[in-house]
Amino acid sequence: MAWTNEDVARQFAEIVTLLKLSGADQFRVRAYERAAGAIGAAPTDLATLDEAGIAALRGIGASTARKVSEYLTTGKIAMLEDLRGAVPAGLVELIRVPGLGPKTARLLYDSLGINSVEALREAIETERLRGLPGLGVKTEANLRDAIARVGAKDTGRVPMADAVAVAEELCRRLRELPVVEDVTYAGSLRRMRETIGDIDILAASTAPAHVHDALRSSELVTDVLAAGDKKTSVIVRRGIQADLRVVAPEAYGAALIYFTGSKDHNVRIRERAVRSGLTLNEYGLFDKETERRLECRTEAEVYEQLGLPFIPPPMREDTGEVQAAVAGNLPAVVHLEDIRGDLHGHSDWSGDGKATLEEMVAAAAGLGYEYWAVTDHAEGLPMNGLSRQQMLQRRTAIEMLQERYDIRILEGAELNIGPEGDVDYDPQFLATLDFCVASIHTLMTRAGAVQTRRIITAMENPAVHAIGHLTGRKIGGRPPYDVDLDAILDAAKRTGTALEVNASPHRLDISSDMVRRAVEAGVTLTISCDGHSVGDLRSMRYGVGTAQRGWATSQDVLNCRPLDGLFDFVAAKRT
DNA sequence: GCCGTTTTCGGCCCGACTGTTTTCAGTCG
Repeated sequence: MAWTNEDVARQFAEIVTLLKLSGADQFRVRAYERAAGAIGAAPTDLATLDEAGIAALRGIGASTARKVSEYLTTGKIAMLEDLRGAVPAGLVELIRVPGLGPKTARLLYDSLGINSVEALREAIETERLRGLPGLGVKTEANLRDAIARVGAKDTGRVPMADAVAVAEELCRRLRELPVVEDVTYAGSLRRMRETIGDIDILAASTAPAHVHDALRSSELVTDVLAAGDKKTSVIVRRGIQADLRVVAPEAYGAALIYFTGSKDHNVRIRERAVRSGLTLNEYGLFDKETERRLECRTEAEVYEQLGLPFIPPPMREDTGEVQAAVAGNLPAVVHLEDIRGDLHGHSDWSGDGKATLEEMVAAAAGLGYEYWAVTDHAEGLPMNGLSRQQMLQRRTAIEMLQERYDIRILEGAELNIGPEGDVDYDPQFLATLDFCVASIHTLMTRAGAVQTRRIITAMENPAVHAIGHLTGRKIGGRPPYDVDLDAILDAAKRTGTALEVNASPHRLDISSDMVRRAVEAGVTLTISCDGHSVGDLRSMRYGVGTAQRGWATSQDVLNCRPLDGLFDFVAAKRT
């Protein structure tokens, strides 16, 4: 299970923290940092590899492989145990304070014995920090504020869904400035990570001071953290941090790459630039010898100068995309334009739908889709579900609507996966439906093994074409059930059942990591909005982004196929 | 500690901002 890799990665992340606090060589720290990242992103369970296999992973050498092996066999890493003994425990807590790094933490501990945030607060109150080298009145005040922010618990990551609205509002306001030629959000939001640490906004302008002023004086801003000529950092509503960079229009492409990240992806392509005698920064691509700027105004042109194809932002995580691009193997991932329909949506026929069937159909048609499946809740769901009788009434409604719309309305249902993996209605009635999603809506706290068994049983039902929101998670809310993904993927393949990538930004279920494993296993995916309102249908881009992060191509996605291809898939399931 | 179509040793991405400093260290992304 990937759980192994996450567990091992956590051990190495702790080594990184403790090494920093020990004042270790920065390149050695960086090597461990990379190793931790490589372990976390490894596509195969480390427990199934031998030491040589582990060392073959990029960023992991003999020394790290030995430690991984040591951990997997003994449950401990001697080096980590030694580090824990050597580094005072409180220092780890101290460097969680923003602006307080390992050097300062060490200084505080060595000179004043400060070993916790509480001890630091006391030292500030009693003015004991004064007189320490490099720590003045301002630092003292900044630390006091930073501690208050840690206490306010606003330092965590926020769900993408919450950040997008704020980011779009900030962009909209900046776009209104006449001096702004271009503006967009970048960072992890553009890469469509499921949670966001801060909002990064990039603007192109020949009058940067004006743009920075506009942000700093916006009424959305509650606090200004940094105010320079080139960069502004502020706190906006909900305690989210936003960073603004303003560059000249001709630097926009290079700056967009820089500001989109990820950091590791940037390091990777900058290394590649260096090897070609170039240097890449946020102002452009330069010849190292002549310091001449190469002409490239767009991201694609920068990649081209580096001998690489354009790499879609969601793929930029340094999980092998640069190597694949170099080798010419970068998968042509699915794009929003490839989506021909949506296979999971609700109308007000089921209790929780917020729009009429016609409103939903009209909206789907407006998006240019060839088909849209109305998958209202089935009878087993108390309050919301449709009885068989209501389903028949809805069938008549669909037939009448179909006469007035070109988009093909697929008659479907979101079936409930029962305690034993059973689903609603009877087989004869189910056989009359075009497309069915099956999902867990009850008994959500059952153990992973139970959920896995329920889901696999549901997959074996010929009427079930896709499994909806597989792990039941709500980002920032409900945790996922701990399903056995390998067993699920095997069953999906065996039974010809698709796995849904639920595009709701609150769900993104399955996750991009799971998408990547599903793609490697050759399992068919759907990307669906699970829309309960007209507005929900615009969430498709988040599902596509998640699929891109998992390297899925349009070949992997059922709703990229034309209608007859979709019916072929359904027919194959019935036999 | 990792890695190599210039290297198996000697490098390792690049820059902004802040605060405490007469030229830079620490932190962050």
